[in-house]
Amino acid sequence: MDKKPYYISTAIAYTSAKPHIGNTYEIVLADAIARYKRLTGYDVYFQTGTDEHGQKIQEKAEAAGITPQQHVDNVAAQVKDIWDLMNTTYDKFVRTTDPMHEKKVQKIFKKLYDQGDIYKGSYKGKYCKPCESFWTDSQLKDGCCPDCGRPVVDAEEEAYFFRMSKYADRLMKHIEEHPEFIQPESRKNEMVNNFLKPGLQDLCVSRTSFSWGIPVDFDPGHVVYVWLDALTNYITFCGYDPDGNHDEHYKKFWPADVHLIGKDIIRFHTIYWPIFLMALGEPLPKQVFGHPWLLVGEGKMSKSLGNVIYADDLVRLFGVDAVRYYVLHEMPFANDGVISYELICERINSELANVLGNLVNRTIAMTKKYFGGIVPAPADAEPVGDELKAVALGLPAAVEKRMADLHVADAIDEVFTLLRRSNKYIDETMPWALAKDEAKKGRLGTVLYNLLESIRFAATMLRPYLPETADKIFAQLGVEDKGIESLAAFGGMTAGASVGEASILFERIDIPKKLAEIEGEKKAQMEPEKPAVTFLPDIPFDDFCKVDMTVCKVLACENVKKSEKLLKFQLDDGSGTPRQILSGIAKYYKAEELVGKTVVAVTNLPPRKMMGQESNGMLLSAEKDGKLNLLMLDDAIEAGAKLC
RNA sequence: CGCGGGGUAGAGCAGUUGGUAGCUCGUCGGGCUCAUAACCCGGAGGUCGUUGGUUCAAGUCCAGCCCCCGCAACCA
Repeated sequence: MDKKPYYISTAIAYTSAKPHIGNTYEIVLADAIARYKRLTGYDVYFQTGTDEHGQKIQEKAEAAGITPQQHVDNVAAQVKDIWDLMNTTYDKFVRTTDPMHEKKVQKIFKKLYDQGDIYKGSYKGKYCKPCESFWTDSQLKDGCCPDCGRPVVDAEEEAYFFRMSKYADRLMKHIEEHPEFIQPESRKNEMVNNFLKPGLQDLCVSRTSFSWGIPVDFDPGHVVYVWLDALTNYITFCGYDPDGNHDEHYKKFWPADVHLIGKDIIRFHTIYWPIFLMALGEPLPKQVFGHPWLLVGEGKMSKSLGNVIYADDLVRLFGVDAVRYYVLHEMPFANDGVISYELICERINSELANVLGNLVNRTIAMTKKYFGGIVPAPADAEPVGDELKAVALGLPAAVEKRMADLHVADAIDEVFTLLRRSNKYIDETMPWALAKDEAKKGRLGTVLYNLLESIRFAATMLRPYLPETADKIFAQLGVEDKGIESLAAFGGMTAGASVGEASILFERIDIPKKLAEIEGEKKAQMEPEKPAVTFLPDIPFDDFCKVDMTVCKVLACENVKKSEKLLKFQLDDGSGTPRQILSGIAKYYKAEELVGKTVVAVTNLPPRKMMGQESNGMLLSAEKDGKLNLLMLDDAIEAGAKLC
């Protein structure tokens, strides 16, 4: 009988830098699901890979003095190493620089153009000549180029656009009729209310400002927008053919069952991607799951804050399965999870070492001690054993129920319920007491048999999450993993067979000691890595003189209604008329504490509206590593004084 | 009043159609000794954000308010 197909994908990783544990979480989650589906009889296709085009990558490569191809080759190799290190069983690792993919994307682009979904238009915006970049009004920093700070000019450029609006109603209908399409559900509302209901804008799907992308083959100078390039990976590598001669593989696996992605890219996967597919006449993926993020302490991981945690470091410190366990079990389904070295240690001790490891260890030890390592035959049963058996026999269904809606953490909990029940069973039956009475040998054998068998159940169901540990447990039990079918009845262990050697599955961690070690390592690593301070290109002195910086006294300052970032200042700039400036520093300062301070404003910028209010200039602040300080001068300096 | 999600024990969460408020970790006490100072049992700890309403009965339903998060907007 043909097995049912199941196609799961992760987002392809953007090759700008080495992935951290947050990125790694996604592949591990996908792997657990993929392994589980295989365990339960599906023919799984699990695709992952790297997204390798785009301006950022071109810039990174230039900064490093290598070609973009060299850069992405390096990073893709790093990504793959980490995926492999995490023991993930992807079927295909794709790269968007693959010539096959590039060719198909070009054809897709042409096809969409030919059928009128993509049209050539012009892109109006602000252009920065030295940077050769287009910016929208909202991207500008005080009316100037956000990259170099130089003035921009109005300009118009040819670009290709995709008619999103044409498909908006169909997409809306699809989302309404398929409530499971966007998960978790709260994300669905965000997409519908923020994008679909207000009306979709046509999407610009080509770029001319950089070259590291897939060229539009019928219009040199244009490259395909990275998202059109990246999203189509799900079909191009699966065997989709723009000309219609799809591979058997594609016919079998598309549409995908789940696209597993981070919550930050839900919009692309639940709006643009389905619409591209509609335009191509292909079915939509069955589900897009936007998983939450792993946070370090309160905030996101970021290099500048120095709080990045990498998977390879964790694996070195704790082992693969401990890391897999942590990310799979500690992540809530819809909310962001927290990771720290201390939390990992605590979990390892209280669950992996105490509940799981110790149970296996004590059971094997008793089998050795009381039966010379031979699996005893079950004999005298008692009701207490029936309860244990019931939990074991119910395990596959319990796990399935959780996995059906991707509640992986809860699925793992089900396995641990059996492990806890087993530990309790030992206390209830007191094998060491039975061992003292030769007449109770039969009863003792039953107890140990039930324990060994329960552990076999647990290990079988644990394999998708902790594959290496499952192997170790089976080795200690001295049997082969016969898969989920072998859990239909309680009694799979063969009496008379020998168990393997007992060994510690997870070493208990001396937490303060371990944390001290980690702290020491971190310090050693931090020293040589000085945070890079970058400088803009030199400018002529005349340009500097054009900036009019005036000393001002803060007359009044208040929060702008409904804005979390803006403060509204009334300033004495020496002219006699108060000057109003808005500044996005509300997060860092309270309005009242700034009144009376002496500050510096750039006073010759064009007026600019923010949240409906006019701002006439810009207050100078200094920023580093997420910390911001408003420039405040000696109060002896008079309002109206110029900086020179 | 832009849209949505949420506020339940020290922490993290579950609570189905309204009917005795639960789980994991931590903490305290007890038990046991096969085991990795582990395992098992028990206790303490909650006016379920707040105010009002419906009801014999509200964590659960309704209304107002406060706070947190996400999206959007906006931001040196």
